[in-house]
Amino acid sequence: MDAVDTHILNILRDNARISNAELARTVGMAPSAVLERVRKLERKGVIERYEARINPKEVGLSLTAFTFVHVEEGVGTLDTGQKLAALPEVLEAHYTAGSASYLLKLRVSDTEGLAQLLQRIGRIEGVRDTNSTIVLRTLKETSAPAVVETP
Amino acid sequence: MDAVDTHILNILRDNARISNAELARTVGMAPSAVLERVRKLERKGVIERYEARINPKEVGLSLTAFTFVHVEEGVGTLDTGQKLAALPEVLEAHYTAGSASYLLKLRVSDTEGLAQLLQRIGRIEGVRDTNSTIVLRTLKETSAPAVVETP
DNA sequence: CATGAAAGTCATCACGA
DNA sequence: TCGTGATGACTTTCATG
Repeated sequence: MDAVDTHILNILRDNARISNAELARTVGMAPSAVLERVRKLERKGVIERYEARINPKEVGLSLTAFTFVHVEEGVGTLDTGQKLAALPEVLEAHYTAGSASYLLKLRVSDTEGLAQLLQRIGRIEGVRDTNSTIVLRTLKETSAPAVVETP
Repeated sequence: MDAVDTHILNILRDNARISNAELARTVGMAPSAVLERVRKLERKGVIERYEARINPKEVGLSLTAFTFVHVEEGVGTLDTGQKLAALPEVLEAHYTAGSASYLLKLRVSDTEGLAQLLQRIGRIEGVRDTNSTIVLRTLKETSAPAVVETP
């Protein structure tokens, strides 16, 4: 992980569909050398995947919410998390510190969709209660900050 | 937005670096036609951008936290949000319902990094207090669910 | 690790249906 | 909107510094 690698990461982070040739020109190296670095970053798991960001409103998902899910502590806690994560409306599922809880990021069509989803969540085994925060406006939404060299 | 468009979106959502030729083969159309559809989806803003997902731990960001920031209500509320969103450690900034607050998704190196960031946040004009939840384990982290046809 | 050459593949455009 | 065909650019591999 040298300066060239971080440069490559920062470019791909913002523009995953750039051609390898242009990427090479930008970092000032031969395309073959750059391709090898990218492959290595992929193999090492530094680059997890390439994804297109889709405007949620354009595909009928106008409502974003964050929901804390309080689960009964014990053996089944992780199972409950897996079931929560398996729901398509759940974009993110984090197991958090504090009283055995999950924090979910949800995307649904509207408040009616949220109500139905919360009902479904409430019926999952191990779920005690939920506490939702509705997003009124999103000011920033990225997946990673600029990469800095880490020796 | 027909079935072909949603098919294209679902493919690019999971693999933004697929070649247009292969994309065309997958959806069963000529490359030129598919390219035109993709360009149109980009122009309409349905596809916002293409990004590489970088493993945060591999670049020295091992700690994820969600932080509610309580701000003083009034004229400067939005300004405060902009300042919060401008911090590189802030991956997401959402203005939420409930007592004038922002919800931030943060990524830092460790608890020391979090402490320093919270101090910086606390000094931003208009910020009253913060309330953080630390992520112990992330079970799922995507940017969008499978796209379904929306007429 | 990087380069440069070579072969196959692809992006892109004009045109006709 | 779509498919075809042409062309220049690109990807990918490999032999070699």
